[in-house]
Amino acid sequence: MATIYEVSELAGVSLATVSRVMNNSDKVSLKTRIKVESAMSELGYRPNSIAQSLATKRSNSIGILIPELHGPFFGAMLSSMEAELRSAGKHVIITAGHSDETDERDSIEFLLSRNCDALILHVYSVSDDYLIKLSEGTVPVILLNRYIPEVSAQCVSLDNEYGGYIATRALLELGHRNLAYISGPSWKMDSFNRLQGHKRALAEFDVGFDERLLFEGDFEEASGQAGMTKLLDTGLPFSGVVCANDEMAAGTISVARERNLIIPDDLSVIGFDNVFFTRYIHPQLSSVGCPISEMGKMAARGVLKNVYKKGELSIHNSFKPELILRASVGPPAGSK
Amino acid sequence: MATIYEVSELAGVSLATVSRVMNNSDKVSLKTRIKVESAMSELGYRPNSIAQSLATKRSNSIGILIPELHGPFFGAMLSSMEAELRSAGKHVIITAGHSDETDERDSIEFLLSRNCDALILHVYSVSDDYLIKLSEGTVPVILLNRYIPEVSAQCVSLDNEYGGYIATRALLELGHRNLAYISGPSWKMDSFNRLQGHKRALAEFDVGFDERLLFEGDFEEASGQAGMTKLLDTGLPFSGVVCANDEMAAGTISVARERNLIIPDDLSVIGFDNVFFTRYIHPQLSSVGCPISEMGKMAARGVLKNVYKKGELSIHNSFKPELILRASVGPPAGSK
DNA sequence: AGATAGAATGTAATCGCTTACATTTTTCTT
DNA sequence: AAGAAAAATGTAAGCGATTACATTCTATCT
Repeated sequence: MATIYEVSELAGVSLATVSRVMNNSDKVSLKTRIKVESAMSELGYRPNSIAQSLATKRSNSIGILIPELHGPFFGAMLSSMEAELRSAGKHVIITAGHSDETDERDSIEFLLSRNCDALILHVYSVSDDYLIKLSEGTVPVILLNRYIPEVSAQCVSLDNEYGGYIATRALLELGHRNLAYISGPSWKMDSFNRLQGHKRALAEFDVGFDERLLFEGDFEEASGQAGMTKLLDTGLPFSGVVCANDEMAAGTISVARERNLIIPDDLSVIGFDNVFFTRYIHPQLSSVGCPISEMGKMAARGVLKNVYKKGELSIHNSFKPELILRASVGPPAGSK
Repeated sequence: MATIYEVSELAGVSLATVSRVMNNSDKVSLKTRIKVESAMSELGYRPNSIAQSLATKRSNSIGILIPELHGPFFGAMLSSMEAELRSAGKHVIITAGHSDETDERDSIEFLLSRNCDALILHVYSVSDDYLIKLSEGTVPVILLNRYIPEVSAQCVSLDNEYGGYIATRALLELGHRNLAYISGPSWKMDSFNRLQGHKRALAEFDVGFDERLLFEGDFEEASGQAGMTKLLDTGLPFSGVVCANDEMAAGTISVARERNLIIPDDLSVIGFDNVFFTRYIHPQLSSVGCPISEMGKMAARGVLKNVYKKGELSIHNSFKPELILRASVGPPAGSK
């Protein structure tokens, strides 16, 4: 691969001049610019980005850490981030943290050692303190789906409490009074907050919260099945199940079907995230819609704005979910 | 961030010695190794990977180009590639080509300019010639889901023809004789080959292929709906639909349901890829299973083996799909 | 003890680019 | 047309590592 040196040789100019036309900066006369450019194409020259990075101390790469690379939620998020960053000429280095503290820390170390210009992190297990300390370092950090007051400006987050609230309120408004809840891991802030929202809605309707109708899953489909099975086994009556994400709602529905419960006549089910497969489920799953792509895009913009000084981009970093009603919910049996 | 220079200063040794302990190579006495290591941790030293890359001409990064970042198929593939490469200390730079020639070429250029040590490409639009030429360059290339005889050793591919064949044969064996087919874009080799397999199965059972029962979609759900609508509108009888992927099969099923067709009694439907949401569909979708994760893993291993000389890894690069039968297929009405 | 092989360490060039500063060329003024 | 200002170009010092080669130290042998 040709180097800048060979280009300068062929064009009969100095290294600096070649560099100048590359960074189409400053003052270079049209005549020499043309000379240089034709030398470049003659040699098939392509700048060595590693060398550029070393010289400029800018790698033009953004480190992204998300829990998983697969799954509908992260796929959509990644997709929008990559698109936004790519169109600004930056590239992404992606790693997975698996919601595990060691993996998350390792990944962050890894991204840092890779000289990323900024980090976009969607982490669960690493502590607030760690993140605050990290933010104080030289590499800018954006936190996705996590809110830490001390670094609020760098958080792009969703109002999970409100999401949990509207999901439950929707069922309450339809007349349901006995509701079960399948939660995510309680140590994950998003699932914790969703549950808080659920409780707030119940309180607002003067409905007591029954611990026995709460099951703590892990956001995977299987735990939705396990949860539903357990809930039915309690023998307690309930006419609706609120799930902390769509995967678990899918599991819930599959168990309901096995038990010959008709949805929504015998049981209403609502999920959370509104990922694309909700409409494949039969009956179509109601959910709480999150602007996933929008959030990814905003995280990317945050980076562009802060790191690369693209001042004109407008950003907002607090998102509210919205209710998406489909066939999986209806009034409780005997309510009309 | 501390540099190697400061470490050497603090430890009272030369740059070279520090470098030696970093690459824990060669001969450095235990005594100095300890001196250096403690200097490193005292300074919180982290090697600058950019500088390393420039010096070694190795970026330790693999460029990955896939059609889309979202979607179940690519998510699974990415996930397995990243895991395999990451565990070898390499990292991935991911871009999306959107099955568009310009985007694909740009992405390849981009990855090349990023000094990737190797490329894993899942491309559709770029020509064989271009890829062959690319393979002759200095950067090793692995082609995913594409088979080009001239560079067969670098292809990790799936026998799509066979997949199409077994899907159709399954329906034929159940007694179906009137089958519709919803294809992907005919210019994409994988959809072309799947269709070939379909035709081969028909021929084997002495069933004629009726052009009117062929619809060319684009692998998206909406085109499955459009296709099914069109097929029904022909008024021709058919008791089964073979779809070139699961998304289109999902679309097919949704239209069938609207038209009050019972699956599988009135109509059998089979998809392709066996992505995770097939089991969410009601009735559960039969499909042709591809070892997506395995293929991603093998592509990654191919890189590790060829580029980083990890000789011990075993690799195979030709995969056969397998039939996955679920509730969406059954014998044709009136066949028993 | 002196010679010598082998291990440990150091020196300095190099990777391909950017950029502050110096120098040369061009353009404009009067 | 001379001199000043402005524009274009060149020079050379980094950026932070690696590594061939040179040098120094240590241990062993006679």
